Amino acid sequence: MELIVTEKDNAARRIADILSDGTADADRVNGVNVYGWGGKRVIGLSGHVVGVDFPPEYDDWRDVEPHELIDAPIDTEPTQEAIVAALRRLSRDAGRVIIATDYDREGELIGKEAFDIVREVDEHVPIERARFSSITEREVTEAFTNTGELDFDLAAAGEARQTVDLVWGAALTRFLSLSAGQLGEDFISVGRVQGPTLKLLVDREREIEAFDPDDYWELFADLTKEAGAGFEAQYFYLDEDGNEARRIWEEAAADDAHEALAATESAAVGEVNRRTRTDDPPAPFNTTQFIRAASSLGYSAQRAMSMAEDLYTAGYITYPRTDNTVYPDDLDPEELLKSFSETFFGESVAELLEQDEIEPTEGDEETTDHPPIHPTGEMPTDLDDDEWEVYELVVRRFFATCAPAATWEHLRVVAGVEGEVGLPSGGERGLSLKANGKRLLEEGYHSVYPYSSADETVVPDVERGEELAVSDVHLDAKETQPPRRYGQSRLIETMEEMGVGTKSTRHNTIEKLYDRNYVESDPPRPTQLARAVVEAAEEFADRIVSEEMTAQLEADMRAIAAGEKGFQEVTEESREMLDTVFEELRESREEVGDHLRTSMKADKILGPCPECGSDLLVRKSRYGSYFVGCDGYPDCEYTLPLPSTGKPLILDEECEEHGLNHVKMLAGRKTFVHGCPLCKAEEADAEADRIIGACPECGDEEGGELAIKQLRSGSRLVGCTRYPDCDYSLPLPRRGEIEVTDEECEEHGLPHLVVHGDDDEPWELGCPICNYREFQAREAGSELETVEGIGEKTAEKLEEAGVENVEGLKEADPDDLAASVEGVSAGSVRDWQAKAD
DNA sequence: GCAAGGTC
Repeated sequence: MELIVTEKDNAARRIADILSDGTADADRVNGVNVYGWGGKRVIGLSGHVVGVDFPPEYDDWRDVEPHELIDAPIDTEPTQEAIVAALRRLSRDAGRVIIATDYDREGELIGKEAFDIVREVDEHVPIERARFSSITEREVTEAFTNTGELDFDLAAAGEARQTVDLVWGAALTRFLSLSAGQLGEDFISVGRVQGPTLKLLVDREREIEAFDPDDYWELFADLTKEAGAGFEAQYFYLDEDGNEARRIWEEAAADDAHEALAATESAAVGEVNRRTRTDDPPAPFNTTQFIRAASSLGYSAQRAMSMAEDLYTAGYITYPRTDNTVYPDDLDPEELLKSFSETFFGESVAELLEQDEIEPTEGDEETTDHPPIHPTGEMPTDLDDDEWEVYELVVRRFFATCAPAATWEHLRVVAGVEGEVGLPSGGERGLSLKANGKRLLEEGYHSVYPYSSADETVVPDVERGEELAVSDVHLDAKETQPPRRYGQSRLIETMEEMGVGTKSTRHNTIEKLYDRNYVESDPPRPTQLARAVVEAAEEFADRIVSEEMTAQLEADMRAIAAGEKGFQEVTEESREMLDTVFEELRESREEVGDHLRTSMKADKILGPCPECGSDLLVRKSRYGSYFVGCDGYPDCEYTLPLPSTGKPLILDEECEEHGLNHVKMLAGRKTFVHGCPLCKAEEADAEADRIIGACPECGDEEGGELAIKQLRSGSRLVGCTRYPDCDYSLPLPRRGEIEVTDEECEEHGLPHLVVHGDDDEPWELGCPICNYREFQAREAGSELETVEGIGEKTAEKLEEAGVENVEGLKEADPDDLAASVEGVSAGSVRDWQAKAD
């Protein structure tokens, strides 16, 4: 038997399909898909099926000094047991094995992992390597008729990366976590990729904080032709270097220019400049550019990738993890375009096919593993709105790469005002105003790709010497802005530029920074903890937060792949370097730990405790819920409740009355601003214990009364004042203010309640007892409907016949029930009973 | 319970 091993199941299926001419059957070995036909079997791995780690005796963080990890042995163990077992079993019957993993470094390593597994089973079976850049008939057939050898040097380069990453990452992560006493799930991590990524964010935050804004002014006026067409123009001058400048840095100069312009009635056109510019269509999508485009539609990097993976698995788009921006030779763009002719995209396609020749754009990067992301031509039928939006983006991007360039006409108009005024540039005569317009001459790719801006700025045609009326002169006071925070997609682009992370991992790395409490909110903003980690690293282990480490590792890996260096040499050098790092680090353990701890606390501080003046902190209870507690605990037991939904985020905004920061509760779409927790608690107290009537349970004998109560957990209810002796209670909605009205329930004698939500219209809850009864009735009515085949009408009939719930249905005699309920047969009752189990 | 890299 001939065994083919691919990197993933999807590739296995497609390769089997091509090589067998569609005759391959799917089978399962040990729960893993295997495709077979005439003496051949294809199995897909799931990326790496083995992983590296330290032996179990190094598992306890407290028992092992972090630096001991530097020279600890490293084991390779299966991480995907089922797949490894299936591969072993298939290897026993294999007379020839072909490794057909992805054609890149990591693919070579994955292939080597499969090689080792096969070799354990059979020392002699020939193992070959097939290499192809895309899974198409031509490439795959060619690759399998001309197989080669596995490239062990290239695989060793990947192994070196694994070792270096594990040793540095694990040793330093353990050191930081131990120094700060963070051993639970809130450990403090660093690594070759997350380090520089975090530093990028921290550095930008430092710039923002250090930023000192400058005031400046900009001067505008409307210029109007005699015929009535007008446009806005801006004042400019020539600065010391002779460059055109629009910002005026001195107020006096700004006022002078403003006055002079305001006193003018007309300006003469001095210069009219027209230029035609071509605007080339974009390059094909790689992962990063796809994420960037999807993020402008409002999707996070993680969400965009997850949708792309679903579209890929469903067969609608090609593999979404790629650096490639050049379509492979065997992609026939015209053919692919035509496959959309009879679809929603028909009009766009017809337009594109009018071109004499279709020559797709190319990006700078050409790789051998996967093509750029493009639609497969298979039309989806089952997408939700978000998925469709992302799918359409991929389709239209492909269209855009096959579309002609757009052309713009740029128009520049300069108009002058005569006069003798003190000007910012120093006493020059006259004032100049300019306007830039642009007009789309040929729409080009914009007609099929609406995601890129094709906005025009209209400046009417004017001629040299023409007099224009000056009106609406206004001076805008502005100030220079600090640099902006990185958004997720910009961060991914920057990581790519630095060569940090890969197409498959960058978005996960960002997610990891959120998990580790290094960043909050979106765009990601670094916490104090993140700063402390970066500061500690900068002082003692600069490599781990510098892009240099990756650059060096890449160079070493290239050397290993080229046979110039060995795995041992590279990993030894790296271990020695880490050893030097630890020499200093070990002495500073306490100092580093203190700094980390203080910073972690700073991330949780809300403001002063009203009882003892220590810091109030956001804390997490043993049960996982959040609350506000005092740093002076156990001496001070002051606490405040927080809502039970979501994770608290401390905002910059501060409560004027209590000096506490406002809190926002992050809960996906249910995210809301809670505000000052002390104000909220006071409001709740004011609202609490509003007596609304006698307790129906104990009011007569014990005099218990019903009150609206606010619980510490944040929830509310109507409860008896004699609690816990009497635990009568009625539920209330979680959100909104509750108003007690004068209207009274005739049956229960309680006042009607009205709920005022944050943004919804107020709604009448009515008598809380009636409200709860209705709720119970609805719940009871719906239980029978949970059984497949029972609708609302049938449920009602069954209830009338005395079947109260599912339990009752199961106990009922089918024949009796059929006899007493019209339109119900004993057979269907038995069906329901079977389904109810 | 550490990293980063595959894949789901």
